[in-house]
Amino acid sequence: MSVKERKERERADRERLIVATARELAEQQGWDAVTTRRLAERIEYSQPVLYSHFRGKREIIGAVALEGAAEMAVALRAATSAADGPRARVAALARAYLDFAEHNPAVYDALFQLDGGLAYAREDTPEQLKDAFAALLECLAEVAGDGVHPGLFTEVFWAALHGLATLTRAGRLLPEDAESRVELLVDRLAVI
Amino acid sequence: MSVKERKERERADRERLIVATARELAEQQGWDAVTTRRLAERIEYSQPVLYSHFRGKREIIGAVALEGAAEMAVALRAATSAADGPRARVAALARAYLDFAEHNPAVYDALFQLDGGLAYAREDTPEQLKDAFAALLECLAEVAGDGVHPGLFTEVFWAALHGLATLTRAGRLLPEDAESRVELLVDRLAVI
DNA sequence: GATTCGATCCTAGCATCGCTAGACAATCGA
DNA sequence: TCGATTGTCTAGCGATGCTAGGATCGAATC
Repeated sequence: MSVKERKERERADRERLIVATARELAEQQGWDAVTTRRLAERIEYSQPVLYSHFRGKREIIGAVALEGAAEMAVALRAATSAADGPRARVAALARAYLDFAEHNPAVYDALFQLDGGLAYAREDTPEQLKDAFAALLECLAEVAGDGVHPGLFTEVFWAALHGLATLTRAGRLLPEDAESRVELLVDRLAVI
Repeated sequence: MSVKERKERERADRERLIVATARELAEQQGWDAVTTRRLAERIEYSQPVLYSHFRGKREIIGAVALEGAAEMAVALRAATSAADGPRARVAALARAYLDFAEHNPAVYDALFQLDGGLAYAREDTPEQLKDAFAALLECLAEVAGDGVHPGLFTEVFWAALHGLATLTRAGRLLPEDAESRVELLVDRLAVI
């Protein structure tokens, strides 16, 4: 039995290696550079091995997205728990979100820009994604304002952050005023 | 001389045909389906003809984006001019923006998601793009609030709309609550 | 210890992609 | 009428995601 277990363990290791390598390559040179050939070469296996773990490139992107969602949730909770008062918490949340997007562009793309074949806003949505949204919700619920559904408020706030993140990174917004935009957004949207 | 003029006219016609066909194909089957081969076949010319008009596929996307920006500006101004009062104008603007994104997804992608090789937020930004932003600015300046730079306010409002548009279309937000989100966004961000 | 057999992995290849070189034909000016 | 220029097409390059089929290796059996 232990032989089988060892093989399964090695297989799981290799799968983690694939995801980590794909992420690394994407962060270094962008997702366009993550080709199945290059990825296979980096993990020192042939191409078809990738397809014994994942259905295709899309599923690999999805795996990176799930990993990233878990990390984002951790980062958001760490930022909010370190701040005092609703206003400071929301501001910290917004900055943490935008920081994550800025410092992990490939992961952010896998999560929200590319097609990773994941289900969103549904019952069968992966736990990692639900939890990342929950991390936003926990903080934002207390500033949603009377009579406003916390989930709806979180969606709007999140959309605004997502817009800022993507437009900035795509060069549509200049990064200089990023902090001013966050201030304005928090001041207006959050009800203290 | 008239022969030369006729040829130039025909060439310009063909260029418009390329852009229109690319847009049509993208709206029908998505940008992935817009390959140089398929596009060439639809305009009934060979592939290399495309490259005598555009540097590559990227520039074709850019041309569709510029066309779309001009249309969006028209749509936004039409919506705002038909509304009475600041609150109604901003709400109409937001709805018009999201409607445009919903009904012209391929054009919206060309504008804000794909790489069309265009310069944004710079001096050499094409007029169409500047004008589309101006259409937003014209309406939003009157609700930016005291001491808030209208340009900055417009960027934040725009980012929120962009976030709603992309997240909804990518299935990250359910379309049912779209109207509620717009109401919330306008109520909070706009200072009446 | 030899042999069978199944799992595992790789070589080679398919269709398609964006893009381009070079051949060919049509048109123009002399 | 004849070279030159312009315009267009055929054919092909390197790269992509993905897969079929054969080779190889290790575990279990005799």
